[in-house]
Amino acid sequence: MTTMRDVAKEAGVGLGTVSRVLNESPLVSDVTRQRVLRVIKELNYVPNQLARRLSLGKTLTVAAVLPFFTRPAFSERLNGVASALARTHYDLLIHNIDTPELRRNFFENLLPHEVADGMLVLSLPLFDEEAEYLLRQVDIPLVLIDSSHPRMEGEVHQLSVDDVAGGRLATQHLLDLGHTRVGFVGDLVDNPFNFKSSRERYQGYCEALEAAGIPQRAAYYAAGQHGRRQARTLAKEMLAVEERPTAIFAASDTQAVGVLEAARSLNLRVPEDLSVVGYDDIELADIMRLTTVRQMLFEAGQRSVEILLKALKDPQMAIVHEELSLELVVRESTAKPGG
Amino acid sequence: MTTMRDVAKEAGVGLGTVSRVLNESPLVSDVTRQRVLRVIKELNYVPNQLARRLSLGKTLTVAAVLPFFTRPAFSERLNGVASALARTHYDLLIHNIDTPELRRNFFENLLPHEVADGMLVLSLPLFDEEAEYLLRQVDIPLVLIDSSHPRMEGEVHQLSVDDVAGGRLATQHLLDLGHTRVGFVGDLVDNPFNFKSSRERYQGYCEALEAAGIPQRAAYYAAGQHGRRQARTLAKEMLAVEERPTAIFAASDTQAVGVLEAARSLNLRVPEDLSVVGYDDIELADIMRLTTVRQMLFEAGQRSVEILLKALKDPQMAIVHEELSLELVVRESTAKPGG
DNA sequence: TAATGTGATGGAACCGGTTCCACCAAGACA
DNA sequence: TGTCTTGGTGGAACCGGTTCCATCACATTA
Repeated sequence: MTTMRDVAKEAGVGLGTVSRVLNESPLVSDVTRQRVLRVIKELNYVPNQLARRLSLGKTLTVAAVLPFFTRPAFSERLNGVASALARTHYDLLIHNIDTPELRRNFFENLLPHEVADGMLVLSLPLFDEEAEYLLRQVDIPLVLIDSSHPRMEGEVHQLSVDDVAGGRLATQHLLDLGHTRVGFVGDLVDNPFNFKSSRERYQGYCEALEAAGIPQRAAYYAAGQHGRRQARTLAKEMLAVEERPTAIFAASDTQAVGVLEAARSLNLRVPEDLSVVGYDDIELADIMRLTTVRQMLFEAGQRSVEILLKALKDPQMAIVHEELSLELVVRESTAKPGG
Repeated sequence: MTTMRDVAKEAGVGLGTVSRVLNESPLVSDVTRQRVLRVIKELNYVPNQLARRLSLGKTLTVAAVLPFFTRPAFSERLNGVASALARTHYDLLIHNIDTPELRRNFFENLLPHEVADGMLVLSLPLFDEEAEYLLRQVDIPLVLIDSSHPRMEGEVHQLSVDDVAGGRLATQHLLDLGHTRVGFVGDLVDNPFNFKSSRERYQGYCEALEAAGIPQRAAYYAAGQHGRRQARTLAKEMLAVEERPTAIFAASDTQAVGVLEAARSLNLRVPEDLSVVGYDDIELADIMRLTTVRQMLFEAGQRSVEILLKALKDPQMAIVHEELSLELVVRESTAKPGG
């Protein structure tokens, strides 16, 4: 492997001069520059990135931390990130967190500045210690996407989602159609990943019911591990009660599909016998003709990179906190009670 | 930032000793080790990865190159890769290639050894120049997954898929059920990404028909850009012909779902009026109760990492070439003609 | 007692870039 | 002619680890 010193010797110049040529410094005479460039070509010299990084103290890499990156809602955000980054000279390093151990390990052992110049935290609602860790230990620009925590308010860049509003939006749609017996299927409130979007969407659901003067019923609430099958089981039970709900709001499209399957297995027609609303608007929602709440997943990923790049250029940059927009997408899984 | 030298000074030992403690060399007395460890904790010292990498001449990173990593079939493989890698101390660097420009750029400008210790190429059938490039320029261990090329035979590690056999498997299933009018919906033969799985699955389809003595019909073949909507359009046309097929084999589950949608829009019942077979067995296939050919996507990702890690440990290792297994999964989208 | 072996240790040299300071020659100016 | 600039240049020092060799204390063996 040829190094800068080889080039310097061969060209009969000093180390600094070669470096200056490579970094396009104006402080090199044209003759010298040409000679150095010729030798570089002759020797097939390519600078060693590792050394460059050590010396500069930069990694030229952006790290993305996120759980379960194969879940469509998460991977779509990641896709936006990758797409925006592809246009730059930054590499993308991925930390997929899908067990509590990996998560702990990540927050205890990683010193991000050695591995990345900037970091994106996606869909990972933070525990208190994690928020503290990020604030205290992480000295590189940071953007949180859908991973808020009270402590981070005004401290780091954020793109946040108002899940309460989303829950209200979905539920209100069902109420507007005339439903009064509305069920909810979501994630466990206590889960090892601290996911709270389901909880907040549920809160929006409660607020909408309350505003409409409709009392909640315990039998209309079901929570389990995230997943289609689990949602199907829960929905089956819920639809077996005496006075079954005529509509169900599921905390994600994946779970909504579970609800659709439950309905099918009970010979309930959708939307005539049961209306179903999901959340996220992943491709599956379109396939299943599911009414849902659309999040701008891909765009959020892109936007987060924009912010990060700006922060990398200008470390003094003012903290950005943007709210991502939501939109109700009405398809064929919802209708008036009875069709 | 505290460095190794700080630790050495504070603990009253030499540089080498600190390094030995960190690397768990047995050549340190217990007393010294304890003292060094205590100082490390006191000073909150964490080794600088960049320096470590430069000094070792390693990047401690594995690069994965793949197209469209949000497509379920691709992301599931990637998931296997990430999961296997999470148990090691290697980082995962992702190069998502979703335009021909990015692809060209990748193969022209990247010098992999500076950015990764090993490289995985997933689902990226190589062009001739690319194969040459990989052979000539890439000096780190390499594993190709579903990305074969004649030139690479016996030269680099490979996990390959026999798409011809898969196509035969799917088609034979339909023939066994008694279908004689079997259509095919797949990708364009000429596509900028050189994807050829669709082409090969089609070849398997042809072979199965031929073996059964059934002539092919031009009206039963349709190809378009990959995607659900495109497949739906193609299938609608195919199902509108005089003597429409009673079964369709689609080159992927995504396309098969497009076929299902086409059937629905034409009021054809599945499987009574039309049998449909997909390919890949992504989650969607289960949701849609689709008969399909299962590839071990996640396992392939994991396996490729295993091979790569072994190759990293032992550069002399013999070239591995494994064939991934296939399996027909029969669900509810196929039946005898007429049900 | 002397020779030999062994485990533990310190630290210089190295990885391959960047940065910064010292220096020089040549032109400007008094 | 002497002094001051200044563009161009060389190379030491540095980034923070790892590696390897020299050294030393102490135990073992002849």
